[in-house]
Amino acid sequence: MNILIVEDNNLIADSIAMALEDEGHIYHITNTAEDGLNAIRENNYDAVILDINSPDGDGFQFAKSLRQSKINTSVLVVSGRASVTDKVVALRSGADGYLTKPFDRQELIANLTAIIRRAHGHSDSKIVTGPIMVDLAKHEVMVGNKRLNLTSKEYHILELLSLRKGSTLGKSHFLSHLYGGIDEPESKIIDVFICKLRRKICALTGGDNYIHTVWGQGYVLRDHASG
Amino acid sequence: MNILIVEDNNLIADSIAMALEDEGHIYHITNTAEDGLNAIRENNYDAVILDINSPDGDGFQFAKSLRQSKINTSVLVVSGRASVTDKVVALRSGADGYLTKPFDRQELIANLTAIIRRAHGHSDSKIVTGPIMVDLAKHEVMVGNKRLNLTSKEYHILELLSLRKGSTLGKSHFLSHLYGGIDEPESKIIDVFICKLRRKICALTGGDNYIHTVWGQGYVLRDHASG
DNA sequence: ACAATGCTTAAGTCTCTATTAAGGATATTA
DNA sequence: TAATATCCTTAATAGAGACTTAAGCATTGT
Repeated sequence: MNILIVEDNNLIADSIAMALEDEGHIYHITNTAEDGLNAIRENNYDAVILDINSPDGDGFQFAKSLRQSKINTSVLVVSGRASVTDKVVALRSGADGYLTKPFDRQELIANLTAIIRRAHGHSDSKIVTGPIMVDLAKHEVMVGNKRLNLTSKEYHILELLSLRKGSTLGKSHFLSHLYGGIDEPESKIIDVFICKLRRKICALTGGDNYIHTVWGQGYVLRDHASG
Repeated sequence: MNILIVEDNNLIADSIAMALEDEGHIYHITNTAEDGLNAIRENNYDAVILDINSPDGDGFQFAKSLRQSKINTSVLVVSGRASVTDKVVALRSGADGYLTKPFDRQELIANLTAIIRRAHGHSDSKIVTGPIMVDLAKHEVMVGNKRLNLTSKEYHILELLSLRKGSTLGKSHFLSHLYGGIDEPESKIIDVFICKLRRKICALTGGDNYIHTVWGQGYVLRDHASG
């Protein structure tokens, strides 16, 4: 996943960044809400982690601006202020989650995972497609009753496909969510990962393939296998 | 769809063009409003994306000129000026949509799809014709409860038929919307695609054909099947 | 019947995708 | 640190699918 961190305190930003990195996410950091808004318009983020103590004023305005622009990127607000009203104001202005400092890594990751999941219309952290079950919380994939051993990149591609199952995702979509424009490899890399994913999945399904190719467009994950 | 981009800044024009390309649209670019007007008179565009900061004067005049010429091509105005009055002026002079820079891809595509849809009198992104449902947002077609597997060109032809269901569309109409005059193949290609479309649809309807031939004129999509 | 238009099939060309292998980068282990 | 294993990336080639053209037959209109 590709995450934007809006945080004026570099120490906190770095600690958040490390937690994200451990999860295999990629991220950008901006120090101000304004830079953050610009970054969002230029990149393809799955979520924004926003510290509402940011210096250049009203962090609450951030989510509002996003929604007014019809941008649906999820926003997780982190704040030192624990009051109920702050929380309500944040959520009313369009935030998807609210976390009070101090928080620990697991708490952050759990909240982040949850809002990304909800943003895609999944109420459960397990997404089932045919015999394939992707557990977003555990980063684990089961096929039937067997566990699928995937590398980080393989998992993330399957995760993206699962979150938007039924929609065709172009290679550039995978690239932006996997690499976020930094040292982005050639788009052919996606073919290679899809190939490896299919092979591993087919080994457990007995040959049924659930990752369909849409010629010239990209790939889709569907509930039924291709013939 | 065939889109005209009127934009003096080539960098912005290219980024818009790339977004359109990803959606399977074709496009032309002109650097001035004047060239744009000429292009519109010569070609068959589904929509115009117009930057009102164009150099040769008043971009607002553009939409007015179009309307005065009784040309109904949809116009999406993009502008750096966010003021409410600018927006009102643009819409009053005949624009169909207004977008403030900077904007992101999703925003642009969503607005563009919406104005094209509205221009054809459809309020929702699904057009139903008999058992055929074309989902403009997902680029997906269902026949009954099964999804139809179409190639890019096949889909676009069915989309054009759906958008103007009940009207007869000539082969040259399809050609101009599919190819926009660039490397345009012979018009017989349309016969071939219609043939393939019918076969795929009939396979799911049990033989009912909803794409009717109007001899010497073109094709129509109707709610009832031909006998 | 004749001419014009449409339908269908088949074949060639082109573009995109699948697969494999090899080298480089990174992490792990001793 | 060196050795080892794992993963990522690139490149090359084979393969599949889509687009286009052309040809022959069928249909429609005069």
